[in-house]
This record gives sequence, C-alpha cells and structure tokens, in this order.
Amino acid sequence: MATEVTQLFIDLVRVETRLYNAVDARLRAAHGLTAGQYQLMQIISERDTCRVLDLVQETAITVGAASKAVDRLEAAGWCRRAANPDDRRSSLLSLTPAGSGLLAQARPTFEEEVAARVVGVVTGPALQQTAISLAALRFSLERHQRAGEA
Amino acid sequence: MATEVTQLFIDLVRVETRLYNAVDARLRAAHGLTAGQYQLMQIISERDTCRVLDLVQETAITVGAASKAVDRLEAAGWCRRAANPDDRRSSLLSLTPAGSGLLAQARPTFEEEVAARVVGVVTGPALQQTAISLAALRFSLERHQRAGEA
DNA sequence: TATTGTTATACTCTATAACTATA
DNA sequence: TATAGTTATAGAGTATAACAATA
Repeated sequence: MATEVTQLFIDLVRVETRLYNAVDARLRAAHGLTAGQYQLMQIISERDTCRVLDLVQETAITVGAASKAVDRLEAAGWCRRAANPDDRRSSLLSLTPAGSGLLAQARPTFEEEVAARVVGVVTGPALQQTAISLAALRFSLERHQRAGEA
Repeated sequence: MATEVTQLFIDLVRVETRLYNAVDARLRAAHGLTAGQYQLMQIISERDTCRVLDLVQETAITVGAASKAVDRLEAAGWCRRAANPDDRRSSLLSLTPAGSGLLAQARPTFEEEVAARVVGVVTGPALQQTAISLAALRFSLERHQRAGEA
C-alpha cells in the first residue's frame, strides 16, 4: 500500500512541476504575468473580500512571500490595498481595472494551455474521476491545515 | 471543458503543495533531510548510473540548481562524484554508505506520511484510477519535454 | 495577549548566461 | 560546434523571527 501511494506522490509532483512550468512559460510570453501572479489575481477577483492572510491560506505560501507578492502586484498597477473598515490591522485587496483586464485576457491562455496538455491524454471519465479525487484530497488536506496541524 | 480542466489544475497544485510541505516537514524533523534531497537520493539510488543531467531530466529542475544540490549532498557526506570513464565531461553520482543508510531510514517515514494524508480520503478504486491517470499525464508531459518542447 | 501584517536575514530555487573541459 | 557541468547574477520563494498596529 505504502509503495503504491509513494509512486502516486512522485507522479503527482512530476506532473505538477511540468504543467506549472508550461503554464508559467505561456503566461509570461503572452501576458508578462507569472503563473503565481495569475493565481493570486484569480483569488482576489473571485473573493468578495480578500486580505493578505486569505491568500496565504488559499495558496499555502508564507505571509512574508504573500506580502511581497502583493507589493509587486501593486507596483505593476494590477492590485490595490484599501483600508479595511472592519479591522484596521489589515487591508482589503482588489484588482485595478488594468488588473481585471489583464486577468480577463490571460484566462483563456491559461485554460488553453492546461487543456492542451491534459485533454486526450486520459479518457474523459478517467479525467473526471481524477478531478473528483484531487478535489477530495484538497479538501481533506485543507481541513487538516485549518485544524492547526501546520 | 476548459474550465473543468482548470479546476483540476488548481486542485492539483494545491494538493501537491500541501502534501509536499507535509512530507518535507516530516523528513526534516525525523532525519534532517529535505523532501528535495530525499527525491534526488532516491533517484541516484535506483538508477544504474546517474549524472547531474539525469537528475535535471527526471525532476525538471535547472542544471545550476542540480549542480549545487549535489554539492550539498556531497558536503553532507551522502553522495560522491566519481570520474565517468565513458565521458570525462561528466561525473557519475552514487550514494555513500551513510547516504544509503539515511535513505533506508527515511523511506518508511516518507511512505507513512504520504499514506497518512491520502489513504482513506478517497476509496481504493478511485485512488487507483487517479494513480493511473497521473502516470499517463506524467508520461505524456515527459515525452513532450524530450521532444524539445521546453 | 493574540492577530495581521511588514520587514529583515539567510538559504534554496528560478532564469539567464558566461565559461571550461570534453565529445 | 555541441554537450556536460560549474559558476555567477538578480529575482522570488522558503523558514524564522523581530516588530508595529490593532483586536
């Protein structure tokens, strides 16, 4: 059992690395945006409100890295920090019009690149089953994290 | 289609990040070894011969990073570079007895941690289907890479 | 006191590229 | 010329921790 799960882990890491690199290269070339920035902007755009700590919890990056990443998004003119009336320790993050526009342009590129690498490699039903399993694993791992397990 | 595949990609990245972090923390605490070092040593141990470029191709890290990582494994006394009689531009990498011993100790820790996070979260058949899909995706992505596609 | 950041240090990775030695 | 590897730079991530402001 343990060895099969180990093989799954190694394949998971290899697939993630290569898919991520492919998407990153494509987004950089087409829109001057890294895959990491794309993900952060996507999270900011889809949440009702978003603080730096929300990015940390969603992506499992460190607070320092998230703070600096937001600095860079702000410097590029894609994101703003606004005062949070409910808690003045934090800021509310939002995309600027330029940021929203860029994200809207980048989204089809992102989706095309992922689809090109994935669709057809495994059958539709197998892909669906994989998607369901990964979603369940994600939920479980995030639950453990929220439970303070690190 | 594209959006479902996008969701799969995001879940894949989140699962990989959290699983990798969990394994890394466990290996560090129990054996003073990072997950990256574990993987490199595992590759060196299972190959008949191993050069720096073989590590690069398997893990999709850069040549510079691989060279420095091997420096660190050597400095820790876990790995050796030996002259390659077939091609004097490269070295043949091998684990020292200390490195082999550490890897043998770390392997059950690694497998336990992965199994603890994965087994029971999805059913056995679903896990098997996921493993098969990931293996197919890995193979496809590596084939594209060997074809020189980046 | 605990939480939400920001900032700093040291280390590892990234991309890129110059460079050496060998094929 | 091309390949294998080392080395260097700058930028971005990691862990860790000190710190300020607020809850």
